[in-house]
Amino acid sequence: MIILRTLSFLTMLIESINFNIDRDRQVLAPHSIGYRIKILSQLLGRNFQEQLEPLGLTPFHWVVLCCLWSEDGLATSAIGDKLQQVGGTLTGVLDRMEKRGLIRRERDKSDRRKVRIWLTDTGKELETVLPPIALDLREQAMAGFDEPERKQFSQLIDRAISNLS
Amino acid sequence: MIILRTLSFLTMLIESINFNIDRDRQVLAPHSIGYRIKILSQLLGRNFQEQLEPLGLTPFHWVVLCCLWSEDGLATSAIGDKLQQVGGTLTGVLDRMEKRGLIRRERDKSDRRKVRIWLTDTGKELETVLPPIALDLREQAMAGFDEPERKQFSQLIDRAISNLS
DNA sequence: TTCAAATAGTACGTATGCGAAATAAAAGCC
DNA sequence: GGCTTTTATTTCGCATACGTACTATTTGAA
Repeated sequence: MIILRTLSFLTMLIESINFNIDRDRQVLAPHSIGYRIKILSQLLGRNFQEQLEPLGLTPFHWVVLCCLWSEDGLATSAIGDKLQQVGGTLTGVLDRMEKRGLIRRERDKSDRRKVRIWLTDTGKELETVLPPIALDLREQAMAGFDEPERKQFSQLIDRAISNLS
Repeated sequence: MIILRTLSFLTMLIESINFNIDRDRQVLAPHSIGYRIKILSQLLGRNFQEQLEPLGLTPFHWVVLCCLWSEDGLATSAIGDKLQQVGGTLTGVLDRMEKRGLIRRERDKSDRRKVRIWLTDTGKELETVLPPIALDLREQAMAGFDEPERKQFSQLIDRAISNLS
């Protein structure tokens, strides 16, 4: 009887240890889901940066250009809304994009608080160059994903974003 | 006959436009999968930062502490490997963690190139405080996800990471 | 109409993040 | 043993990212 009780106790102990190891792996970095999402985001960023560097561009330049290709002359705040980025971040990026000759700043005539951002010819021409690079990167990241998996991945990401917004 | 041909042409035109719109939404930020992953990562970071700020900590402090809780006295490079972060990034973080009194640096006796990182008592004590905060955040992000969805989300993230590593 | 509140943008300080160069120590090779 | 190569870490310059504070402008309410 004592032996049985000891065995039972040991079994419980081992189960408890395994349970804690599993729980820790799920919550604690670097195995937590949150940290792995961050790593995925970082890997995409590093890879994209590498491709854009020869062109003198950064991933942030790309996303601002995307906004302007779909609608030129957006205000700084409108770009911030689309990209879900705070204004302070954008100012520096727009500074560098202006210096790089991608965009042009212009005060709105009717509301002089606003600064409208316009593409230069250089900025417009990149629309034929950059999308294929982005497409390649997406294909690399999603290699081996079939269509239902891609759709589900996309939907799960959107649901998580929505949970946190 | 001419009318039929015209209708057919118009239908093709509309389909072609819709196709391009769909393709652009998939590739171009801010609707691209890559940018949405980045946004999810940023939202998690902002939210976590907000919770940690009253404690004088940052999300990066958290992930370094996680490594040290599971194995104290790791070398800087070992932490970098676990977290997939480059050395240059870690130096600054460890500087601030040392100043904050969370860790202690010590040259390895047998290999004086290595710097071993040891938890202080303050760093050890946080193991009872921080994991519940991280758990809450994960639950918030995955609210409404059933168990199969969580598992699939986790696996899809790992496959994408693996594709890019 | 005048002044308080709201809005748009910039400036600043701090904390990641990266790549490249510099430094120091250990390992390997002859 | 001396010399090159490799490894571990730091330093530096640049580019995000965030919150706060500040300026300029516009709107709205008394």
